[in-house]
This record gives sequence, C-alpha cells and structure tokens, in this order.
Amino acid sequence: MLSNPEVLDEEFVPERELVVHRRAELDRLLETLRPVGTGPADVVYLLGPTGTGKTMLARLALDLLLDDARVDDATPVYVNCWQHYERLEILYEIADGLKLALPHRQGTSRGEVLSKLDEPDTTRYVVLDEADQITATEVLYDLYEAPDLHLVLVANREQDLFEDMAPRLRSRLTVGTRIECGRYSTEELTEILAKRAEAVLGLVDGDDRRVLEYIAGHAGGDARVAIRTLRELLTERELAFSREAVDEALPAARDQLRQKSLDALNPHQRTLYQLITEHAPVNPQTLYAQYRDRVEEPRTERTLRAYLSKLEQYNLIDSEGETSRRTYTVVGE
DNA sequence: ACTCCACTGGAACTCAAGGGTA
DNA sequence: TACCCTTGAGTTCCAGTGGAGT
Repeated sequence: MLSNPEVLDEEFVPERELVVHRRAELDRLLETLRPVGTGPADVVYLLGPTGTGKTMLARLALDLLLDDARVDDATPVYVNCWQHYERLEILYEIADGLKLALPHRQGTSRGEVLSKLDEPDTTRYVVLDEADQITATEVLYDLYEAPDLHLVLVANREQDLFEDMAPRLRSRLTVGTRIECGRYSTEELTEILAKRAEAVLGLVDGDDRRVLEYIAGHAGGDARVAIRTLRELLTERELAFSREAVDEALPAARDQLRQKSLDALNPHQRTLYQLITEHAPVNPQTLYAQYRDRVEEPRTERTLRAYLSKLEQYNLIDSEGETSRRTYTVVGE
C-alpha cells in the first residue's frame, strides 16, 4: 500500500515544504498579495506554459493567506475559467465562493451580482485560472472595479490574455505584478518527482532516482505529464521502476490527460474530434460533410464552427490557414 | 479588376428549462 | 398553478475576408 497517494495527483496542492522549485515565486506572490507595507497590487499575473506549477502556486498562496495572521478576514476564491469562461458564469462562481447571498443563479442579473461585490466585508482574493479562456474580458473590468478585491490571473501567455481586450480595459490591467514560471529543467523535475515519490514510498534509492530522471527527461518540462507518469508507474504497474515501464507509462499518461479534456465534450464535439483524428489535415468542407454522414441529427455549420473553436480552446485541435485554405489537425498526433 | 465561392464570427433571434412570485 | 424572468444552447442571417478563376 502507498501512503499519501493523493500527492500523485497532478492537481494536488502540496504543503509549503513540498514545494521545491517555486519558492521564490511563491514568496513574491504572497508578498504582493499581503496587505502590508506599500499595500497590495490590484492585479497579479502568473504566466508560463502548461505544467510549470502556476495553478499549484496560486492555490497554495490562497491556502497560506487564509492561515496568515497578518491578513484579517480574507476570503479566497478559485475559479477555473476552462470550465467557466462566460462573464456571468464567472461572476456566479465568485459570488458562490464569497458566499454572497444571491436568491438563485438563474434569474439573478449581472447588475445584482456586481452590486453585491461592491459591498465588501472582507478582503477578497480571486484567482482566475486559465484566464486566457475567458470569452468576455469585460468581467476583468467588473472585478477590477470591485473594492478590496485582489485578482490573480493565471495564463500561458500574456498576449493571449490581452488579445481581444478593449483598449480602455487593457490600459488599466497592464499595470500589475508579473510572475513568470518557466519550463522546469530535467533536474528540477527530477527533484519534484523525488519529493513526491518519497512522500508515498519513503526514501528513493539511486536506481529509482535514475528512473525519475528518465521520466523528467521525457516529460518536456511539463510537471503534469511527469507526475501522471509517476502515478501510472506506482499505481498501475505494481511499482515496476524501470525505463521500459516508463516508455509505456508516458504515452498512457499523456492519453489520460487528453482524455480528461475529451470527457468535457458533448457527443457532437467528440464526433468532430474523432473525424479530425481520422482525416487530418482536413478542410472545413470535408469535415462538415463527414460529420453530416456520421450523425443522426446534425447541428448547423454555425454551431460546428463554435464547437471547433471550443476544441481549439481546449488545445485538442489546431487550425492552420484562413478561409477556404483552413485545415484542422489533432494536437499531439 | 471583377466575380464567385468558401469560410468565419458577430448579432439577433427562438426555444426549453429552472426558479421566483402572486 | 399560471405567469414572469433569465439563462444556455442552438439557429438564422449577414457582413467581411481572402483565394481562385476569368
């Protein structure tokens, strides 16, 4: 039996002690958010590619702020904009997190939620994870205007965040603290894996450590992939700690992460994804025709276009070219 | 230069569902 | 219980874009 198997979940938020390579970023984040000295910044950006510890940092910072004696009455809220990307949806999630007394979700207008947000009784810390998925960036303005509310925006690239933003909003939001999380090096990833492996297995010997290095070297600097692979090795492959086992576990780990995104799709979106895997690179005309052949009650092309942009947002597919020359391919195939 | 065609994405609309209210 | 309000999902319509053919 493994002890603490939860540390092998890539979404697990570790204790401060388990954080090995993001100490400086964590301290800077806490320093910026803590209302001491010159006062907190209004917006903090946590930027960097997938699997570089941004979400972990943001969640851990919320936990630590809650326990911090210097911070009175803090209310932390975490919203994943991957699932909640519409303006009202995000406001509702925040209202829920802040335990604001709304009559009910349906039937409460944006104005009502905003007026509730304008009456703070605590310092609010709001993390918007995957903030580049937000379709209506006006929500950032809503939150920026709310008193005593500190925003942490987590995104891969800063430009994605500001791309569709109105200039008035952009000029307000560009002021803020930026904390960059670069790709982990193989050494750093090995350390991270070693900490997690120790938490479940006890001490890790030299041979095992070489296997961890091997995982780290093949995970492309992505901690999610590395941790998933370790979990796959320890839970599914009966502690088979060898390079051969890693070679099998790595693609399985990547598949599982992809499957997690696919599970969030409706049947029509899944059919589109399936067709793109079968025919990639495929142009829109062929794709729409194949789709109509495949399903009983096809959606309109306008809806399919909306689905395709969603699949792209989920990083499941890629598109190249414009208008009639556009083609769709599957990411990672 | 002009026209045709394929494609995109915004705006306005319909519809069903969920919940409050008199 | 009938009616009202709001929402999300999906559709219809359409202006704009860019490649290809004449």
